[in-house]
Formats: sequence, C-alpha cells, structure tokens
Amino acid sequence: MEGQRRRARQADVARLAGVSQATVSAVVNGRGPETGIPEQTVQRVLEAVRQLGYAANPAARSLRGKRNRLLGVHTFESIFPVDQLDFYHEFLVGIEQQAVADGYDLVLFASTEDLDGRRRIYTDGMNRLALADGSVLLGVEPGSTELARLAAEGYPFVHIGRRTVPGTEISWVGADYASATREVVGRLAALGHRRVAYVTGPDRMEVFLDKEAGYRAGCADAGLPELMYVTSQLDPAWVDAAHAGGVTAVLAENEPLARQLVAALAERGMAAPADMSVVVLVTMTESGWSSLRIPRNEMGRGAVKMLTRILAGSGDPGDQHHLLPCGLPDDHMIGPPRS
Amino acid sequence: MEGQRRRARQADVARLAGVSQATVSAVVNGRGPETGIPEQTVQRVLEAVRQLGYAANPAARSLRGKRNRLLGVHTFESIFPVDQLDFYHEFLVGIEQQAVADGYDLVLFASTEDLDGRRRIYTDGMNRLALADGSVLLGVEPGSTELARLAAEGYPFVHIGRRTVPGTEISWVGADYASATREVVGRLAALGHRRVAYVTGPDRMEVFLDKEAGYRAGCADAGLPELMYVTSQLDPAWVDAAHAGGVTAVLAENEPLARQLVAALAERGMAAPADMSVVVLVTMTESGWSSLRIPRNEMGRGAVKMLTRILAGSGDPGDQHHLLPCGLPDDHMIGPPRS
DNA sequence: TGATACCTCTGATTCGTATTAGTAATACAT
DNA sequence: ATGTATTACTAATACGAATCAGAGGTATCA
Repeated sequence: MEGQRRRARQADVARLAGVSQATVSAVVNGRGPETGIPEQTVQRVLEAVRQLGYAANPAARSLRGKRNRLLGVHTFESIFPVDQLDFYHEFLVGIEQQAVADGYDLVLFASTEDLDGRRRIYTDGMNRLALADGSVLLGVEPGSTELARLAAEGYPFVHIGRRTVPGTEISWVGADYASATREVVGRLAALGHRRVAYVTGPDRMEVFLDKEAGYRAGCADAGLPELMYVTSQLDPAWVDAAHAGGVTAVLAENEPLARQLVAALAERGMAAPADMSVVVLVTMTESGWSSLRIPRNEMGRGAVKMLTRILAGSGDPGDQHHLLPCGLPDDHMIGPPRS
Repeated sequence: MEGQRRRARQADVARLAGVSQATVSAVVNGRGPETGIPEQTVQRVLEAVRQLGYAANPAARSLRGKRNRLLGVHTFESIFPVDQLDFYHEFLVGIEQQAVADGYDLVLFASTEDLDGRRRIYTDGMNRLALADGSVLLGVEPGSTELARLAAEGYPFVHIGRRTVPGTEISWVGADYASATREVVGRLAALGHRRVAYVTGPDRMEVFLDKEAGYRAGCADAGLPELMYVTSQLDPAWVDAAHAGGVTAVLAENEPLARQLVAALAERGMAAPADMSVVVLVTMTESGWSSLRIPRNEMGRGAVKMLTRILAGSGDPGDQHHLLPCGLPDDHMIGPPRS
C-alpha cells in the first residue's frame, strides 16, 4: 500500500522522537548511559526506531570508520558449485557456526565475478571487501598480487589454507598435511611396505609442497627410498613399472589420480589393497577411499575465530598462523604388502 | 614494511596529478570522454592512480548511491546444517547464481540466532535485515507476525515457498505442488490404480494444503475416491488396513513417512512397486524414490530476480507471486497395480 | 551573588565519492 | 565589440552516521 517508502535514517528517528540526530546516534549505539541521556529519552528514541524500522546504514558506518559486525567470505570461484563436488560446503558450515557464536553476519561476495567466472578482490580498482570488517578468503587462487595488495592496505583477512607470499605477512589457517602424510608413510612402513611411491600432478603450490615434505620426512623416518612421480597420467604401463620396481603402496595427491590408478590396476587384474595399498591425500567427499580427513569444519571455525581476534585488536593482524591436525585414513584400501 | 600508510583517496590522486577531486572521479569512472577531459589529463590521472595504488572506497560509493547492492538471505534455521539433509543448498545455488548475474552481494544473517537455534528477524524490536536493500526469506517458519510486520514496514522481501498471511501482501516464489500432485494421481489412474491413498503428517501449512488440493483434483479428474490419512505412524497394521481397502498406490507427503511405509511393507513380505506404488511428494535428496522434483535452483533464482525487480521499482513491492512447475517423478517405485 | 559543576542535549564537522552547477579561457561568428 | 559555443575544468554539496566542542539550563557551593 505505502509503496516505495524510503529507508529510515537517524534524522527521521530524531524528528519522530523530538531529539537531535546526534542523540539518536548515541542511543542506538548504546552510549546512552555514558552520555548521560535519561532513560525516558532513550525509550522514546527506541520506540521511534521500532516504529520506523530503522537500521543503521552499513555504508555510512564504515565510511565513518566503524564496525558493522559483518564478516566477508570471498571465494575465488562460485561458492555454491553446481556440480556435487562441493568443496566449500564444509568450510562454510564451520564459518557459519563460528559467526553465529560471535554474533557476526556474513557477506558472500558474489558481485565481483568477471566473465570467466573468476572472482577478483579488486574490480574497477575498488576493493569491495572493505564493506565487511574483515574477510575470510577461501579457495585455490594462483595470483598473489591481489593478496599482497590487500595485506599492504592493512585490510584484516584470514586465508583458509596455508599461503605464503614473499615479502608479505598473511594470516592463515591450514591443515597439517605434512605431519599426516608423514604418519601415513610410517603406518605403511609398519605394515611392512618397503617401497612407498608418491604421485602428484604437475601443479606446485604450498599445500602440495607440505605433503611432499611430509612424504620425504616419513621416508627418512622409516629408512625408505623416496619414490616421487610427477604425472597426470597413471596408466597400466605406470603400474607395470611401479610393480617391477617393487612398489607396494602409493600415496596419490588427489582423487582423480587415485581413480586412474585403481582403473589401471584393474586392467592388470589387480586390486587395492590386496595388490597395492592406495592412500589419497585430498578428496572431495572422503567416501570409499583411504584418505586424509581434511578438518574443513574446524578450519572454517578457526579462520573466523582468528579473524575476530584480529578485529578485536589482540595480535598482529598479518602474522597469525594456525595448523590443524588432519584425520588419518581408514583402512579400506590399506593392507600389508603382498608377501 | 611501509607500515600504516593510509589508503589513498581521490583527493590524494588529485593532488599528485594536479587536478581536482571531481576530475579524478570522472576519470576513474570512465566518464572522461563524455565529460570532455583530454586524453593527456586522463593519462596523468591514471598514472597517479597507479602510483598511489588507489582503490575506490565502496562504503563512500554506496553511501552516495543510496543503495549498497546487498541482498539479505534470512533462514529460520542454520543455513548450512550439520547433517547431510541439506535442505537449503540447492536454493542457495540458485540465489547465488542470480546475485552474480545481477551484481549483488549476499548477506547471510547469522547474528540473529537465539539460544534455541531459531533465527528471528527482529531482535530487541529492531530489524537487522534492513541493512540489506532487500531480502530473500527461506525456510519453514510457523509464526507469521514477523512477516506481517516486515511487510507493514514496507521492507522489500521475497519469500521462497508460497506464503499467505491474512491482511498482508507477501511476495513469494513457490513450487506448483498442486498441479504436479494432480498429474501424479492422473498417471497412477492411467496405470490402472483405482484406489490411491494420500498420507500426510499432522502439520498444516500452505504447501501441504496445495498438495492436498492437487490430490483431490486428481481424484476428481479420474473419478477416484479420496482416501486421505493424517498420521505420523505408518505401521504394518496400517498396511494391512490399506491393503484390505484395496489401496494399490500411496502418495506420501514426506520421506520419513515413505520410509516407514516401505519398512512396513517389507515386514509384511511386500515391496514397492510390485505390491504398492509409492510416490513421495517432498524429499531432501531425490535419490531412490519416485518423488516430485522441487525446482529449488529455479526458485532461488526466481526469488532474487523478483527481488531485484522490486528494488528497481517496477511492480508493486508486496504483491508478486510466481509459481514454478515441479518435475514429475521417475518410475522407480511406480508400477501398475498387482492385478 | 557569583562561580562551578553537572545534566541533557545540539550544531557543526568529518569520512570519500558522485554529481550538479558554474567558471575561466579561448575560438568563432556577427 | 559583442554574443555564443566549446573546452577543460573546479567549487560546492549530498549521501548517513559518529563525534567533538560546546550551549543552555539547573543545582550546589563559597
């Protein structure tokens, strides 16, 4: 009926309550007592607020340098993917839980997507993230200039996943792939495996390096040789070669590689874990494989916790790191080596 | 290293380039040609922008623009549920897609959760939603006073799922359960079923009424008797009774009911669809059942589209409705009646 | 009585950007 | 010489909220 009524602002509330805009500001920010505004006036103002449905304009507040109790979530791809490989969901569960606990609302940055479906932090030379008090960054992103710039600006953010950018301090929450991988190698060694291969794709990023380091450490612990293969092509020929080389267990960096491996084994009439133990380091769904459990929920929660701590001003903004333990794999596809 | 260098603003750029702030604004917004600023000056300004790492302040920009390009998403429970019955996910996919398309960011209201895990729109009599330009409301919610108040305030919102509140105009996007249910009854009748039962739980809300109406219409179309059961207890005794009454097909309102039914059938040595066709009207996952396909993605998209249209000022804010067709069930658990 | 303190507010200013109205300088036409 | 157009800008203002420096008024004290 009333149609396009403008959003109420403090001036409207002030008029209705018969006070000045400054008084309204004091009241709605709870500085009533402190500023010596009597209870009666406070109530009058709040009543006007209620009648008009007033809520502070976040843009105006942050322009003035105030907090909005908004945390940003920036992903470098769509948050809610169309396919079922729902990489982000578990992280978001954790993020949401902690945001609820800390009384923050979340801003999902969707407006910054360009035509290729990639999302940038800076679009048209403007940092839309600044609307939120701070942000959680999430996803695999190749370029680091945006991160460096964001850090240089002093914008508070926490990256999910270990991330280093030379010359820049970046806060992150990561999963301790290194220790977990190391332990997995140890477990395989304890089962009697003497040759454990590690297969990874051609991409090189922090997380991959961690696992690689863990693998090397595990081999060193158990006195095993390092057998590292960088490939994206695990065919039956590879299986033959591995078999000939005495390999009885394989750590596969990701699920596609593991799937290729299992297919290749099948083609040679072999199966896991009877003929070959197979451990996947990163899976989307954690079903059916012996895989590390990435503590996604805890990482999401931890990132928000770290961010709110940064916002509260305790701790240096750009130099906090938190490594969470990975769960170790189930035994589906792990067994002792074939004699 | 450089420490707390303040973010550059247009005034800084202007000083460096030897022009006025207004000129900088024109240049960075690409209104250079149109405003008749010569190429040389444009380049000088852009060079200064580069040197200072200037990025527009979104707060100031949206303050000026009176809209902040934020759409709210309010759910009456946690958005990302811990269990895998992820009711909201598909809706959110659609919401996000359309938000991307329309250049909006999303605010997930998480701060308003009370101790029982319920989320209210109004806390302390204040409307937190008002920080977004408009909101999409999502979820099953019993109370309608909050909705009525929101509508009365003239706040722009769209409800996902048909919703009526007496004396209030509410915009919504819904699924056409009525037509789909009617068609399902028709299909069963065409297969030869003469007695199709409809089983629903004790809750009564708009969506349930729709399906009920569809069922009645379908029965009327085919000249079948209406056999409606309101219960939350589908035990073997019920199966016996139904069987004795000649029922050969059952529409179950929800998945738990359907699961009970199948279990009860099994206990009597029967199976679907051989002994009884079973159609579920609302499922969470749509797997394994013959169920209606709720067009969740389309509903999410449609809601955002409707909302942005409302915000653009075309169309009455509070009186838009959009009914989307449901997909009809697969044949997993539908068959001809046992002779 | 005058000074001082307190109470309850208000006016004016600020944040950074977009826009409108307008200015100064030159060119050209009459 | 005067008027009009064009070019290339700038000054001023508005957006909404927060904050600082008071302004009036009353109460208290010396």
